[in-house]
Amino acid sequence: MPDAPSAARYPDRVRAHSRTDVPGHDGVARLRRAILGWYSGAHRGFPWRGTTDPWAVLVSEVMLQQTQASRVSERFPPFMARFPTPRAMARAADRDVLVAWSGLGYNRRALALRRTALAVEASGWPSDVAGLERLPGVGPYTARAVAALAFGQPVGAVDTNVRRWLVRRFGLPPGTPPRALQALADCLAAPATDAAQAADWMHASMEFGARVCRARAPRCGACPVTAGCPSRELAVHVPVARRAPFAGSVRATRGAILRQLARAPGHSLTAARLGSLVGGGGLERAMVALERDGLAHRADGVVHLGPPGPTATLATIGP
DNA sequence: AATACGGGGGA
DNA sequence: TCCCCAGTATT
Repeated sequence: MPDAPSAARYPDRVRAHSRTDVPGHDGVARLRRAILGWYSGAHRGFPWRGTTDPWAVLVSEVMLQQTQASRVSERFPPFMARFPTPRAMARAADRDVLVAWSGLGYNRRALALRRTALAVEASGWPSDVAGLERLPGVGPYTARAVAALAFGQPVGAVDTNVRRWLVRRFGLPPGTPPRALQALADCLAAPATDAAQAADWMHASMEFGARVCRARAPRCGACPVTAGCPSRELAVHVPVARRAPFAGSVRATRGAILRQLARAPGHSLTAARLGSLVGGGGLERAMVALERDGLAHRADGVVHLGPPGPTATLATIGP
């Protein structure tokens, strides 16, 4: 059974965790107006803004997973030119997608994106959050981003920016469960009057966290909702997940291998050549991991980008 | 609940 | 150096 609209669950769920009053109907309306007003005059222009094409929205959101918007803005347009539709990507090979993705990091995202392209070609777009979340590489955040930005549904998406400003503005403790944050975000999104405003609010909500309620030095002086904020001028720290050191890691070696393969003629290199280009230890371990993920494979002493054999195509995925 | 998964930007 | 970044899948 799909989730019921969570606005009804919002007050109790959030109030149970909040040090301050959670807004009622009027408070929500004021907050929305203030942030939407700020956004209309202050937002950055990104190449994925203003489209309601679900494919373009999905590609941008997958690229934006754990990747700064400023970086994605350079890579999104050429990538969309290369794969303008789910069909274009479905007809391509995994290897081609990996080449176009090279340098963006988290390369498994590229393979998941192509699997989603195949699913959409075969069955069309899911119409709701639950269906979107079943697509490969689409989790709670991305499903709601597509639902709001492409389909105009008034749902909230809790990314790192939104999470930070919700925690600060409502004085929530660090242990606030994701369910409560989602309920709060949905409540704030719910009053949208039309599809365009649902999309606007999602962009505004994230942009506000990224530009005003920033992680390091929040700009409380420029904040449109500073009145009543329990975190005003406190630069409340909202921790993000810790990550292992990157230098010298298997991840670093994996990345170096894929970068070399993407750049190489024919997107393949002899194992010996690859060893000299990448160097360092842990190459075998990284290769095993890459093969497991279908990001590279070996045959007759040659390393190739992408999975072995004929990859799934439109023709092989069945009726 | 912990890990694995890239790579770059900014202080 | 350290922290952060429009998260997701797997164990």
